[in-house]
Amino acid sequence: MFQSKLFGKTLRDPPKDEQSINARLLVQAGYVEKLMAGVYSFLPLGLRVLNKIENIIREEINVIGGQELLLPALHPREAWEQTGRWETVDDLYKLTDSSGRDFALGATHEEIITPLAKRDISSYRDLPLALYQFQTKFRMELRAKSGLLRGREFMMKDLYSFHVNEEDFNAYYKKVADAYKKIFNRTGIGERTVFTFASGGTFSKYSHEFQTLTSAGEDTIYLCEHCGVAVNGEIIDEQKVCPECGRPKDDLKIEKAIEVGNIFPLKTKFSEPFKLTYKDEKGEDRPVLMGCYGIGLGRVTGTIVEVHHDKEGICWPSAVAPYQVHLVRLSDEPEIVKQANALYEKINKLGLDVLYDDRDASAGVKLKDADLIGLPLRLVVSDKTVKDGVYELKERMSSRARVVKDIIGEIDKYKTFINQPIGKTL
RNA sequence: CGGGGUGUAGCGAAGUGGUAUCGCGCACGGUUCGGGACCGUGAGAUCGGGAGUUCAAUCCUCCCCACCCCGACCA
Repeated sequence: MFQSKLFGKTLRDPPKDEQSINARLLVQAGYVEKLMAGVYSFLPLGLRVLNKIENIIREEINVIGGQELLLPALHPREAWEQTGRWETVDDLYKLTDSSGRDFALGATHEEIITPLAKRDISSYRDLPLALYQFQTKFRMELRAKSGLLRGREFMMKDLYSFHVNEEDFNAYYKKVADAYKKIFNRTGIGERTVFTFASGGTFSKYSHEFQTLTSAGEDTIYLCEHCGVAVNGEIIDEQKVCPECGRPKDDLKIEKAIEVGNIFPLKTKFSEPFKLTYKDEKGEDRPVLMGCYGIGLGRVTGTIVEVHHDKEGICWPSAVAPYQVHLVRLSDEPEIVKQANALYEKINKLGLDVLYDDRDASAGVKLKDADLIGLPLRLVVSDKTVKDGVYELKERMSSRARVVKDIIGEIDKYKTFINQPIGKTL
């Protein structure tokens, strides 16, 4: 991609109406643009990040047998009345059309997926089943905040699973938890993301969250450094000890964290109102057990920025960076342009995504922008490098640039480094 | 929804009871070219919205809206 053509120019200053690190950097670097509080447009760079995250999630959920589909965002009132949630869920956006009919914008999709599942579930032979989608969710947040971390409209992966009994459900629940670990490892926040016990609502003792440790987080969790699991502050009064090892609350470390994913046993909470049942081997009707599992893509994007940045800008982990390589040309001399163009073609041929800064701007501007945008690998082509017959290479995370002769060899090495396995424990 | 703060050009800011200034960015010309270069010329604003006070309001008063932060809320 030629940077001179890229929609989403960098800004000299961060916007004054954003305080959070993630929004300041993502807006300044041209990844997103705020339409209103809690609602952001994703510009080309931002969408590429979102798509990378989406694909990682898709790959890992496919590995555990999830089947992707797409449900509507516009829901009939009747679906939500069926579960009584039309009245009780107060962050539901409700609207009425000109004929007086009521609708809700989907805040979550149990009310849609459960009746849909009835279409094909009638026997124990049809189970287990796992369906998921990537969909925009709408929630009437009274106070949207923290940039991409708490929005009113956001892209979410939501997975729903259907089972004949507890054992089967529990086994799958565990599988999803493992898939989530891989997802967060691959997106670069794994080492700071902890499995957290949270409120299970009316039916289950617990639900579980994946909480990423950072001061930008709005949740308070109690981390057991011995087991590496945590307890959400919302249940610490009932759950006074580490659920894994029994260490008392006072031995747990209080941390701020962002909930990047959650997994939730639904038992028969939705299958009952929608009469989602199956016939067992004896021909008797039994309720289907369900689970739901969510990951907010925008929130993950914001979390990655909160975790991976420095004073100069974003430092994307390779797997989610919008482009792998930032090729920066520091001169408009014909010979330099020729060399830089040739290198751009070569890297593209190697199958790496390159953002090529071909703009007519000063070196300072280009280097500052490269740091701000935060691609993992920066290559500089200048009078200096061409004269010496070398290339300059710098990893965003490292403080020093290196000079190399065999640039293609270096990039090839880098390429194998960023190829991450799917569905394997990392 | 309670409390606090902020709204002036695309972005960041200054300012005044007499219709507005600066930097960046943008356009044109020239000089530059490894960490946000420089000179010249030029375009760009119904000063968040409404009402009121006044000869006159961007400025004073009231109401509203938006955004940020703290809190409450978060199926």
